[in-house]
Amino acid sequence: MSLPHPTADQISLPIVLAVLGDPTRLAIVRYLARKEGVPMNCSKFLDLASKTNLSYHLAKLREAGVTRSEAVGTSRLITLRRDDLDKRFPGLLDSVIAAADGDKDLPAVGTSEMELEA
Amino acid sequence: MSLPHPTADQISLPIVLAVLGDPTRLAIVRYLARKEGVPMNCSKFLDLASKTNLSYHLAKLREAGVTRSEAVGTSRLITLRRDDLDKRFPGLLDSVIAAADGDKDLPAVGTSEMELEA
DNA sequence: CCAATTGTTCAATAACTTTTGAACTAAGGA
DNA sequence: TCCTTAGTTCAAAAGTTATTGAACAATTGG
Repeated sequence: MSLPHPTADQISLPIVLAVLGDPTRLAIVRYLARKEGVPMNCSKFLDLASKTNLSYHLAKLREAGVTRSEAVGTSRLITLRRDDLDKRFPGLLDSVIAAADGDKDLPAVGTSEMELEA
Repeated sequence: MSLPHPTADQISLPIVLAVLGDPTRLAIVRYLARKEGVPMNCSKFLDLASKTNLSYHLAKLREAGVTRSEAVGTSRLITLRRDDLDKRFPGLLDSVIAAADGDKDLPAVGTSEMELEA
């Protein structure tokens, strides 16, 4: 790790909901869920927002306890904190992601790319 | 009815999440879920916020499609749109409410009153 | 009709959130 | 060492949301 993360029991429901209530951040979370196990670096999300703005949104996700970011060299490896979220708020993440997948108007990462296999 | 409500398919996930990501509104929704079937009027929520502020939050909930408000006399009968929410976002409302019920730091309506039976 | 009750609207303000660009740091490769 | 890559930080600007009080409207009971 390296950057400040809340512990599992510090994760707050209203903060998580508010953080997921932003289309850019929801797109990031959906992508992380779709590629679960494959740690991402920020460049994956550059089609959603500018580099600076991504830094802001990724910090929000991290501070809310939704993602974990660890510094590796000059990159950040970003993962979903699914274990902690599922323990704390059972079923929430799955229902949010399922709902987002059903909404074709939401922004999404890499919908045009040929990356059906990670 | 009387006030503007979105139709079920106009309900937007990020807007619902953002609206539920406010502790006052989350408390309202929890109370409506707990008293499901019993239409509420605004006065029930006066321990959460001022009358004016409640009017604001209840309008947000209504505009997001989370609640339905109908004018009856000088009151508003407020109900949860559980049917529409469950159809649109299966499991979401239940997991949010369950998560909120598990968090003792969240504001809540009528926790001190003897109203175990409606 | 009058007064009380219920809730809304409006304008102001306060408080946040999002977005931006420029400057920066830190690591890794040539 | 110098350059590039990856991402952060900062301050400013823009936009949005929350909170307040005063004034308003509509319904109901006396």
